[in-house]
Amino acid sequence: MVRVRFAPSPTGPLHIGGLRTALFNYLYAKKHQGAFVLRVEDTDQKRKVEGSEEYIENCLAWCGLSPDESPNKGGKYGPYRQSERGQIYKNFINQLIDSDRAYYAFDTPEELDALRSTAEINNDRFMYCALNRDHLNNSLSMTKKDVEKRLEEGAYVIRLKVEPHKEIVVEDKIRGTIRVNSNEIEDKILMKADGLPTYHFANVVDDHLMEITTVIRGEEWLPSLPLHQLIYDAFGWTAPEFMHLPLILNPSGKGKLSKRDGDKNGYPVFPLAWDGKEGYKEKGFLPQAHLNYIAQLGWSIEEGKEIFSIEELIKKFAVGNIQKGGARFDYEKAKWVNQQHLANMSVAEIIDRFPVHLQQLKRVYTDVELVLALIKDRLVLLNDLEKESEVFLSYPKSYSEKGRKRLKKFDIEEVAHDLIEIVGTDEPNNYKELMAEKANEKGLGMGAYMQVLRFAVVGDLTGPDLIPLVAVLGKNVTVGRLERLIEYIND
RNA sequence: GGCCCGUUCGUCUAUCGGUUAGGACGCCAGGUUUUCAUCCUGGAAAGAGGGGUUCGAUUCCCCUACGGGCUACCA
Repeated sequence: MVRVRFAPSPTGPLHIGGLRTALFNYLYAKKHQGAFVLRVEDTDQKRKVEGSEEYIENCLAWCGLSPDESPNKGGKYGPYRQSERGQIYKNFINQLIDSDRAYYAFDTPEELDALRSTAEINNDRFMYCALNRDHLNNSLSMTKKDVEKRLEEGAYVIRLKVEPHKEIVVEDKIRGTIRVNSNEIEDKILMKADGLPTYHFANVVDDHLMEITTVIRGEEWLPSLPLHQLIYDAFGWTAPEFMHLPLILNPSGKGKLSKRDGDKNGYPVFPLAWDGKEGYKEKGFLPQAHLNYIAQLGWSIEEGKEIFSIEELIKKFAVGNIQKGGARFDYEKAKWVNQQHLANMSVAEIIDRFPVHLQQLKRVYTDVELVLALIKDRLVLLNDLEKESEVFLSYPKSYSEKGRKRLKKFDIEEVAHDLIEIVGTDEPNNYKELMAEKANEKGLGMGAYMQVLRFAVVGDLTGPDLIPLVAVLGKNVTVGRLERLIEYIND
C-alpha cells in the first residue's frame, strides 16, 4: 500500500511551496488509494513558532487536504510529532553506535566554527569526515577511558561514520539517477547535544517506521538524499522512492518564494491570514481554484486544459509530467484560474456556499438569484461579491473623474431629465426604444443616454448590464439616482 | 569556493530526431453587445551560447554561460 507523508516543521506559516508539496502528496496518495500522513517535524525547539502547527492543519483543512493520520487524528504509526518520539530515536541511534556506523563527538560548536573560519580564510572548506576525524575530539580518536569520561560529562553529539571513496547511487523519480562520491559527504550530526535528533536522522527513522513508500518533498532536499541513503544503508533498511519537486520561485527578483515576497509584490504567499496579513482565503480565492493553480506550477496536467477539479487532479496525477525546473508564481494567472472556477459555478451554488458574502444583499432583496445573475460574470475573486453588490444597495458614494470627463460632451442635465421621464413613466422593456427616440430627436447618440444613465446609477462607466440592473433597482431608486446626479452636476 | 539540480515566448507550459515550435495568463488591435462585463477573431512574443552524433537537432552527448538549491548541534 502506498503511504506518503507531508512533514512540515512548525517554524512559521505554511506557504505556497509547502502547500503544493502537501497537495502533490495528497494527490499521489489518493490516486493510489494510499494513506496521506501529516508528521510534524519539531525537533528544533528553538525555531518553533507558536501557533504554526495549528495554522498548518487549518490550511490543509481549508483546502480539503485532510490527512489520514496526523498528530490530531492519531493513527497506528504515532506519535506524529517528532518531539514526542525522543525515546524511539535514542533506541535507534544506539543500534548505529553498536554496529560502529556512528560515533560520539565532543567538539564544541565554537571549535567547529573556528575550524570553518580558518578553512574559509585559506579558501577551503572544513568538513568533518574520514580525512580528519582522527584529529578531532571523538570516540574514534580518543582512548576508551577518555570517551567514557566525556560521555559522563554529557555535551556530546553523535555523528554518522561515512566510509570514504564510495560511490553512492540514488534514484529520484523525477530526475533519474544521481551519483555522488561519499568523500563529498560530511559525518553529519545525527543526534544533537540536547538529545534530539537532527532532521536527517529523524526523517529516515520515521519514514521507515511509518512505512512511507514514497517521499515527495521539495528540491531543497535533493543534496541530502545521498546522506539519507547512507543512513538507510547503515540500518540495513530499504529506502523508499523519492520525488523531489521543483521549487516555486519568486516572480520578481531572485530565489525561491519567501515570506517577504508577499509584502513586496502585493499579494499573499500564505493560504490563510497570518500575523495580520491576508491569505488567499481572505483575498477571496476558492480553495479548489487555488490548488488548481498551484498544481500547474511545475506540472503539465493535460494539454490544452487548465481548469480542473480536485477529482480530476487525482485522476491525472503522473510523475512523468512533473517539470524539473523551478516555476515562478504568477498572481494574475492565479486570479484568472479563480475566475474560471467561479464562472463554472451556478448562481444557486454560489448563493448556497458563500452566504457571508451575500448578507447585505439578502437583507434588501428577496430574489438574490436575480442580482447574482447580473454580476456573476464580473467576479474574479469571491470578495468581488461585496464590491459588485454595492450598486444594488446604495446610491453612488462618488462619481468617477473619468466618467465626468467622458460625459462632458453631453448636456448631462438635459439627458438626465429625459431619462427621468422615461424611467418614471414606462417599463424597462421599452427603455432602449424610448432612449433611441429621444437620442434621435436631440441629435445625440444612444450612447449618451446609456452612459448618463449608467453614470447616475453606478457613479462610474462600468458595471452590470444596465437595463436589467435598472429593472432590479426599480423606478424610484433609479429616478432618485438620476436626480442625485443632477444635483451633483449643479453643485 | 565546493557539490547537486536545472535552462522553450515576460510568465506557466506542449514537443518524447523531421512541426509554419502549439496552448494558456498578461499585453496590443479588431468584432459582438446601440451600455458594462463576458465572449469571439487576430497580433507581437521563445528553443542561453559553442562544439559534436546524425541525412536531419529544441529534442541525444560534451563544454561554457546563466539560474537555483545545499554546504549549521535549522528544517
